[in-house]
Amino acid sequence: MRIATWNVNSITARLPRLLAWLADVRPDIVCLQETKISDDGFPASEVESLGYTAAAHGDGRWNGVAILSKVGLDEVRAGLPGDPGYPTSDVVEARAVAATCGDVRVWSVYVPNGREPSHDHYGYKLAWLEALRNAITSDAGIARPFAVMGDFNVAPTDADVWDPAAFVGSTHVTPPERAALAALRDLGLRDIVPRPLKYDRPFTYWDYRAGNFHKNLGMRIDLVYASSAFADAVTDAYVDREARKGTGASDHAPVVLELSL
DNA sequence: ATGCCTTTCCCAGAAAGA
Repeated sequence: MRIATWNVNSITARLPRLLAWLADVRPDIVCLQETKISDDGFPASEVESLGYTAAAHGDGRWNGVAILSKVGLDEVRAGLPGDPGYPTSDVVEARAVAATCGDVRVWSVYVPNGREPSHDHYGYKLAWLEALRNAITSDAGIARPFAVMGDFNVAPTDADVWDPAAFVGSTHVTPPERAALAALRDLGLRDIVPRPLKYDRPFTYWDYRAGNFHKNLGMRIDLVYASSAFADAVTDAYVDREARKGTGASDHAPVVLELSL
């Protein structure tokens, strides 16, 4: 079983590359983030031509998540119970979708950015992560190996950013954000750290600007948080940096997992 | 990156991203 997660930064802009990547890598399950498309605009027939069924949960212009599966797509849940919403509780964004795909259950999540620690988006980010933790607890009744994966917008440690000094005063590295990840691990979830295909650290995101990808000035913010049964089945995990190369790439690279269940 | 790209809205430039 091959499972991947990828922030595509617009499924419309990325569709040619996404389809070529799916045909090449042939994952059984793919969690997508930042699809940036409404559900009725989702390219379901295009992914179906490669053998995938899709569970899409989108807003339109911003956010948007999806799960593609070749091995079944059941018990789909879109959103989080108790989602805090932004900027007010009645404006709930499309940032989470879960589905049972054959022998596993997966969540595709796009955690709010936070913008700046002083911004109210930062409080929203922490509240959203708390809602995610509660949702995982209530969803664990669907008794299968499971993993929550996607763009967490948090670098778990200082080693997960190219230069900690460059992030002083920024989001993605603050103790409360890292504590929110620790609270997920306290549920028994394990951070599946992939191997890099080049250089020494498994970065998954590089800013488009200033040649950051070329210089490997990246961050590891696309994460896989797996239950013990899921984590025990993982035989390999890597960051597919090839997908970040060239023109027309997302600013995130996919994380690909191999499982033996 | 105090925005050195990219994407969306839709045709001009603002908003958002991390």
